[in-house]
Amino acid sequence: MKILIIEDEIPLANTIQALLESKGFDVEAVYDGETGTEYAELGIYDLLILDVMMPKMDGYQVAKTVRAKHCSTPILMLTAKSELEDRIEGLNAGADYYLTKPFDSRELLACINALLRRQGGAVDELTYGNTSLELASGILVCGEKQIRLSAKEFDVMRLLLQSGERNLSKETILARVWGYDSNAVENHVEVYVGFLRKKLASIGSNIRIEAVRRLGYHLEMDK
Amino acid sequence: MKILIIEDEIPLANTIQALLESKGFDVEAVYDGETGTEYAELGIYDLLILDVMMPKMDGYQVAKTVRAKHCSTPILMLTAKSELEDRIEGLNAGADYYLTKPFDSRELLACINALLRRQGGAVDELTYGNTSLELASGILVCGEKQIRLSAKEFDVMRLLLQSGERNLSKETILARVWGYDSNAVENHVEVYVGFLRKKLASIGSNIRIEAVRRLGYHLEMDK
DNA sequence: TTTGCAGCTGAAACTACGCTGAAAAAGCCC
DNA sequence: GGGCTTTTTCAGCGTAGTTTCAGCTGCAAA
Repeated sequence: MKILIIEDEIPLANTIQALLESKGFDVEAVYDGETGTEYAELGIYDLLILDVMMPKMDGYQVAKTVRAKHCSTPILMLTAKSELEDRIEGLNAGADYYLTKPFDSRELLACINALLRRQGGAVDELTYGNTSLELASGILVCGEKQIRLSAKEFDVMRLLLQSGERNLSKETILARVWGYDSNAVENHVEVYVGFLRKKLASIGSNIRIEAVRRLGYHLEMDK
Repeated sequence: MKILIIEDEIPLANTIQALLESKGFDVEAVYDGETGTEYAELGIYDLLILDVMMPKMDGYQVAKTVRAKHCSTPILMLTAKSELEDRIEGLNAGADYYLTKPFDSRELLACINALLRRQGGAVDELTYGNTSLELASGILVCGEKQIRLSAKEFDVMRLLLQSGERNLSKETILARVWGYDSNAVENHVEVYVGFLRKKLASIGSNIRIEAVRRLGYHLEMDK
């Protein structure tokens, strides 16, 4: 689970980063709105934590810009302003939750879990058709049969299960599994889709990974 | 958009119901947790608005029960309790947002929009007559029937839908689909219009692609 | 009625995308 | 290091998608 923190108060950013890393999240932090926007638009994060009060580009602008680019990563807004108008502005700008500083670390974690749960992040398995992926063990289960996935197979399968029938481009899969700066090529995705199809068939799953030319992959179930 | 309100204070429930109906939502209200659970488990709602303090079965229990049944409808929790511990308990029980009474109607609407935005999938599509083109998947839908378009078919169809009854010259279509400097010829457009007419007919669309001599193509609908 | 032109169509040729199997390279653990 | 799994690389195949083309249709002007 990759989380991006956009927060200009560096000590606070560090505290949050440490807290989340201790819970096993993969965290990056940037310290101004413009850099934050760039990073967020890569579309590789599962959650953005966004401060409202920042110099140059504030949190509302970041949220609006990111949403305007059709990036739907959940946004948790963080702020010292507790005024009603601010909360409304934040939510309308595209935030999914609004938390007022100072906040309790347990509340932050509860929010994050609530947001990630929607993404399929805080649950322990993802299910589609007659098949589930156990997130803790990386095992794919269909009825009595099960099979273990390798790390990359797991990442690709998780993305596909999270998107369901919505198309995922090879580019997106590459960015989120191999990293946007890796030198992996689209054939990697094809090869892994091949691996997954074999494993799905071997346990009798009714999940089909469908390719749509030029648009990428999505799931469908047989019958 | 169907919303279920579970709230034992009937006047408040009525107020919320009226507010949401005035915004065009389809709203039902029930007045205790048990009935609420039953209704919610039908899985037909796009959002639950859930009071915490209710006799017999409180909001936490409702949320937990509903989530235990693998029902993933977003839950907005509403309560007079503003204590930290309560917020955490609510989120951990499966709520997606926690709003403290008394709340402002604009804030309630902003929350609801934030929750539904995530849910909605915001399928953008172009529609004409009884037929829509889903832009994300490149699928042409008419009632129950649907058919996938290839990349070029999609580009041409999108242009036609955007122009509707206005004429599009073949040159314009060539320039916008094949590119200004490509060596494609007008027959390409004719061939693709042919493909599209076949596909439109195969799903029973009432869209006709009309040719106007020397002027190009536009859409009309049968009736 | 004829002629010419714009648009239509089916078939064939060509192209590129996605799929695959095999093998090399990189990790990993004993 | 040696034996295993995982990941990467690559060349070749099949097919959906695209282009080409020749011949057909039907309208409209002469």
